[in-house]
Amino acid sequence: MLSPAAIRVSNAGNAIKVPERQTEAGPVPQALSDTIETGVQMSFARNAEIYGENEPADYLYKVISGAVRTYKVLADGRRQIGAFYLPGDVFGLESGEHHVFSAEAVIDSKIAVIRRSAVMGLAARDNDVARQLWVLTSRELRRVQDHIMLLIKTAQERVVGFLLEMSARMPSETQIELPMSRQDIADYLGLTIETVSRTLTQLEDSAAIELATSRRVLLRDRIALRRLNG
Amino acid sequence: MLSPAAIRVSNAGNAIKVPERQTEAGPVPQALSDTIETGVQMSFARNAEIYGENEPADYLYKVISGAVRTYKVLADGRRQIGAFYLPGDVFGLESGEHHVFSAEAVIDSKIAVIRRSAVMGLAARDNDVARQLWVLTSRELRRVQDHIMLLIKTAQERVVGFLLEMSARMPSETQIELPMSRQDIADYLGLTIETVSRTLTQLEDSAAIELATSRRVLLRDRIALRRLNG
DNA sequence: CGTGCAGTTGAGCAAATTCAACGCTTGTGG
DNA sequence: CCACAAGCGTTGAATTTGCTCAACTGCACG
Repeated sequence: MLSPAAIRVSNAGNAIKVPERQTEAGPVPQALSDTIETGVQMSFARNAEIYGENEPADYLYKVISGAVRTYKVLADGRRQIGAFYLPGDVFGLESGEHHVFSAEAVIDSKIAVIRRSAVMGLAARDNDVARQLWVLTSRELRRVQDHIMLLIKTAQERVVGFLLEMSARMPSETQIELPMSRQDIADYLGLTIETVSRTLTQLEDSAAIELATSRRVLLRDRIALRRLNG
Repeated sequence: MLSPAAIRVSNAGNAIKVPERQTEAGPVPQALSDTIETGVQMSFARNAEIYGENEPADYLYKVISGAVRTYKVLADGRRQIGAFYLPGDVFGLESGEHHVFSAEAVIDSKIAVIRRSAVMGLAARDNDVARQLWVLTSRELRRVQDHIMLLIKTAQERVVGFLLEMSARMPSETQIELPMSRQDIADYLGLTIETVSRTLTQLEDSAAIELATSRRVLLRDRIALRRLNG
């Protein structure tokens, strides 16, 4: 049973209207990720919807700055966050023609956007692009599998796992700057905000972490954290 | 906290040694899945290991008959089953060079095997194969995402979700022949065998299903099941 | 200086786990 | 052919974990 987190703003009406832009021949960039970056950039305000579940998956996205969450809401309001994407991450890759998850900006964000058809067209001609498309999808698969391994653990292990995961994705060795709320974390971990909060203070009491502010976490004892990670 | 299900046989020593076989030119089959089927077939006894975690991912597999589970065991013995593969399903596709999960035969099974390098070589020359490789990976991604949505639900919803999922993959409309044990189901759903068992009898008591035998389930009231699915 | 949102903390409760016992089926050796 | 052990599944009772409901704090913003 999860948190009925349906009551939250979603500055919709920010529909995507990216000007058509032909991807020219020229020298093929080695990284598809870089190709996306050459696309149009858009700004999204905190909590603005980037795309919705079941919408046609016409674009690929790359976070330039800010943070993005993808999520799905069940009939009764329970929300599951599928992933957080940080600067440099590519998202929006999905199997079929339509998105399975919705995507929102966690905080004000700049996102590079590229037409899927452009990439696909490129992939059809260029084998290397096709391979990278596949590699990106595989990486996503791997990430989701890791997420599953998180979800079967105890509350403490989930929170610790989340902190270690975020830490690995952040520049600083010991400091984590969380762009997301406790509700976001809870919905990512399949817990309630209360349990997340309690677990964090408990970790602080045991000197494993320090909560500089509620959004800034200092990892004080990585050894202990790794031990608590299950 | 999950079941310490580490104590289970694993008829190893069934190392894969597939004879090299050049994939000839000829007309390109439209389905990669069919291509795999043209490969060498191997038999695996119940509980035999097909590949292990961290082994090089040199092959692609397709279930001809039987059933396969992929899984990962945590340090303390908790096991999470990532997926069940039934006849017709392709598995073994992974991002990197090494498997992230282990794979075992749930029951005696026949598996078609093909060298990954052969497929990749084919993909390098043939765009269509590359695309299908990507489609298969995307489909797997989708499946894992659905699995996550299962794992955040209540015990009853998970069990019902599992039954509906299996039902959709089986020939019969109303009857499910389960190849796997309660332990397997529990480890797939992130529950204990006791909870799975109790939930099934509870579903039977409410006339939603009927347990012909412990491995044969009859779906008596799909409407009720869909309602209980969350 | 209030109002509102995010986060924390506490008390009681519900769901699922743990521990334990038992029944049924299957296979095996005497 | 029977007896018995082993594996699988079910059921019961006690316990634990995380959730629900509720109150309260701190902080940002008007």
